[in-house]
Amino acid sequence: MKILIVEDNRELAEIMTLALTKERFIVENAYDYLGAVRKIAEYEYDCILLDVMLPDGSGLDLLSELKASGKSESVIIISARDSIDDKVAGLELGADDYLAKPFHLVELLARIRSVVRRRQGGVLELSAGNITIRPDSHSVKIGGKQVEMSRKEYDILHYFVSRSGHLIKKEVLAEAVWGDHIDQSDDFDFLYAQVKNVRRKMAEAGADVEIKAVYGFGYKLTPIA
Amino acid sequence: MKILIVEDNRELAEIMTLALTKERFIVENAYDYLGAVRKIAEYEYDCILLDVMLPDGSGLDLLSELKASGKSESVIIISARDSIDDKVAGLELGADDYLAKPFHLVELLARIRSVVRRRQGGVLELSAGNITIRPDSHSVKIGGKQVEMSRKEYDILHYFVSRSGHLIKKEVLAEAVWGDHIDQSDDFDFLYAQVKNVRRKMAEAGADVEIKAVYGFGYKLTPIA
DNA sequence: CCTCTACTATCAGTATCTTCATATTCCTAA
DNA sequence: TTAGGAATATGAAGATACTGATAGTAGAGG
Repeated sequence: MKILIVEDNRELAEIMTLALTKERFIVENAYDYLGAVRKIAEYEYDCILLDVMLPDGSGLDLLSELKASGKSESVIIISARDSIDDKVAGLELGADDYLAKPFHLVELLARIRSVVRRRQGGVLELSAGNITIRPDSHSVKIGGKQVEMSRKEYDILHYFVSRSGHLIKKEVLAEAVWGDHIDQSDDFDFLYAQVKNVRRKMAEAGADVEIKAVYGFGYKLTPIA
Repeated sequence: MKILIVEDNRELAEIMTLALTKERFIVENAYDYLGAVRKIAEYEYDCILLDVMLPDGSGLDLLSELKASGKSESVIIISARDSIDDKVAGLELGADDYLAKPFHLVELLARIRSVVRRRQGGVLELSAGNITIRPDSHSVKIGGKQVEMSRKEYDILHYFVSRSGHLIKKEVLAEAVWGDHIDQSDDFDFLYAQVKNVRRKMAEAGADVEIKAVYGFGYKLTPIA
């Protein structure tokens, strides 16, 4: 779950980052309008926390730009004052929720979870190439045919498909699938073994995408050459 | 019921540990400031017995750190001298009770029981995701709908929800739910069977959190991907 | 005391996961 | 271009976890 925090107050941004990281979200930061635009163009996020007042522009402008460009990211507007205007404007522009400063971290977490859940609920299935995943039933279809996957295999494939085409670091994948209890031993045998199984099943079922290794970083799901 | 004893006097710590263990509490020990910080960061306790004088720092500092970080553990301050200063400082920092050395074990037990009772009484309901538990009526709601749970199922779910997101070792869960019944046979079939039932009921009721297995350790309650 | 019922424990069979040893691939420096 | 080391891949084996069926147990009610 990847989240972009657009907030110029560094201290607050750091606190939020810490809290969200602890909850196992993947967090990135932007500190101004321009930085946010760059980040959004380059990566894909599940949720964007957007401060209204930025040093070089308004978060609301960024929001309307975002929505105009057809991006599907969920957005939670954060405003310094409990301004009805900001709230109304934000929600009209397509924001998913609104939060007034100061707020409790617990409240923030709850909003994010709610937004993300709503968003996922809307999506019946994920796909990449001829692979289709239904998160609700934990089922996988490749080329129209049902493929049985173990728990870990499913988690891994789900992660890849939901980030199809993006570079995925080993550490991040491990964290997402196994959780934060993995120690810092640089031994990823457990990951290799599972990735191998996923690849085998994908190949057997005739998938038209593959998990490519990126030496020194991790993996990437790409169409077969 | 898990208790952390922070006490550098090994002999005293051992006596307390014995007494509390006999009373069926789960007891862990830390012998200095640093060790306590580590323990507290890693695990969650229902009650912490905190000596003021530690070889590498003051228990009062540890207390304020604890409270500042929003931890919910109950704390009973233990001081070598019957110092009014320590008592006042401790209680002001948010300690739940104060006990001067030397003390009777009976007294210690009474204080712990009182603190724990107060603590449980204060919380009307626990929740994680769309699961809500009322400890007073032993009732469980998932997504707003009442779900019937047997005693063991309830105990397990309660334990998970009260420690949502934390890694829960099989041994600890077993100890918490079954008490002294578990022998040292490394057979956890009885636990698996119950966890299976809880999972089934959670899935049937449409919970948005799940009990994930952590190979070689135990479980973890996490939001569904 | 008996019966019924819901709960709990146990067992055996199966699936899954990690680990280890070993192989292969990839990158870099010379 | 090639040697050598690092990173990744593989197969097999043992450990761990899950499942469904079955049997035992306690409690309620007659």
